[in-house]
Amino acid sequence: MKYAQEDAVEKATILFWKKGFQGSGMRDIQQALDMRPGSIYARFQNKEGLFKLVVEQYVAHSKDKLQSVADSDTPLLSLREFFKTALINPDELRYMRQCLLVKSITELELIGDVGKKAVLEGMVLLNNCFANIIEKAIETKELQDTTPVAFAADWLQNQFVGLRAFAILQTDDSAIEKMIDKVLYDLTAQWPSD
Amino acid sequence: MKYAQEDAVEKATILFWKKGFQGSGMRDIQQALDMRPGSIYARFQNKEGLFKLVVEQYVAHSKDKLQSVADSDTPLLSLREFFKTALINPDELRYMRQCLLVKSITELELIGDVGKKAVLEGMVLLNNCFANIIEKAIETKELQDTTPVAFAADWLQNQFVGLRAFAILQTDDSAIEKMIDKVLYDLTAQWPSD
DNA sequence: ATTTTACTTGAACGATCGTTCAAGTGTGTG
DNA sequence: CACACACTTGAACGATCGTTCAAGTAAAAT
Repeated sequence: MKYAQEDAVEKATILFWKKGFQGSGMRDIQQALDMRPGSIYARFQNKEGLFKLVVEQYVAHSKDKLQSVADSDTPLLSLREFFKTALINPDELRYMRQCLLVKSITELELIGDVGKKAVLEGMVLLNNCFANIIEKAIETKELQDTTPVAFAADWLQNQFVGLRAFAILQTDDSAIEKMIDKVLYDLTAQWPSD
Repeated sequence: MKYAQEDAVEKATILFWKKGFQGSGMRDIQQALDMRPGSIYARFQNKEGLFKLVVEQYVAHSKDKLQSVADSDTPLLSLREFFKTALINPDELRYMRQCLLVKSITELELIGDVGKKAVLEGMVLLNNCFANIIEKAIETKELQDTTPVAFAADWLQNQFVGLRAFAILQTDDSAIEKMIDKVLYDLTAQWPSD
């Protein structure tokens, strides 16, 4: 039964990712999960409860991917690959270019407290993952040890947000690659002092 | 009568900015504009027609501000000020930190063709404004003349998107200022060659 | 003075929203 | 064999959605 639950959450993820929280109606959800309303409410409490699980699973998945970047021998090279696979994908998966968390932030006012909390905590958690990558890159000498870790983590997360918004509108994949190169260049460059 | 129309569009802008297209119900709109449904439909055709006007007015306003940055004697210094005023504002105007266009892009699938077109054309138009600023900054020698104008314009627009997402979640204004400094530093830095 | 025009009102439309619930199904436990 | 339990179904709930429309008002055009 647990497998069926994860599978259902995965299907819901695709829907929320494409249409957002508000844009995904219970009838869309019923169709996507092939479940009747009673079953959904018995399992997930309500729409927001399902959304919370979706966000948590999304964050956990993202965390794993960022962690394996940090665990690489050359984290910065892995980071470039991570960016590429996240931002350049076939047309039918284009919706994935947008970050589910960032998309949710734009409609945060319309989501209840439970969902809101999951989204914000997810952002913090992924921020930590970015910080881990930077720390590891300093260890491997890919980054100068003067790099301000916390600030660079915020910055990197930002860059990812900007890149995803760019990639959503972009038809030319090579432009995205160039943009990724610029990010990685600026990451190794100088940082403003306090 | 024209004044009343602009005033109404302005009030609708605040609503759409805060709640998004989908999140703003016709009853919210009726209340915000202090107009009855019949009047709204007589004037604006429908919800999407009003949204289109909102987007167009927003873009025109943004264009003016970016143009005056480009017209400055020191466009890069003006750009920094523009970023600051756009991203750092009192709490009751916090909703403005998000870009209305970017927010709309996240729900583009749910907006009709008319509104979608207005949003996408707005993005292109503002992109041109960013390009103008960069060209002007090259003229004033604030930027190297090797700076790739079109690419840097895309990049700058991206940075703005990322910054706005950052600023929305940020409580510490000085962190935002530091982030702006980093953007302006990277703008003057080296660009990846083709 | 009369018609036209632009705009206004507010009740009401059908559709869709998130949610509830009585009733049923199948599996595991005592 | 009976009972509990987790899960299922689908009709139906009241609320809200975007929109329509007949009727009214005020000012401009004829």
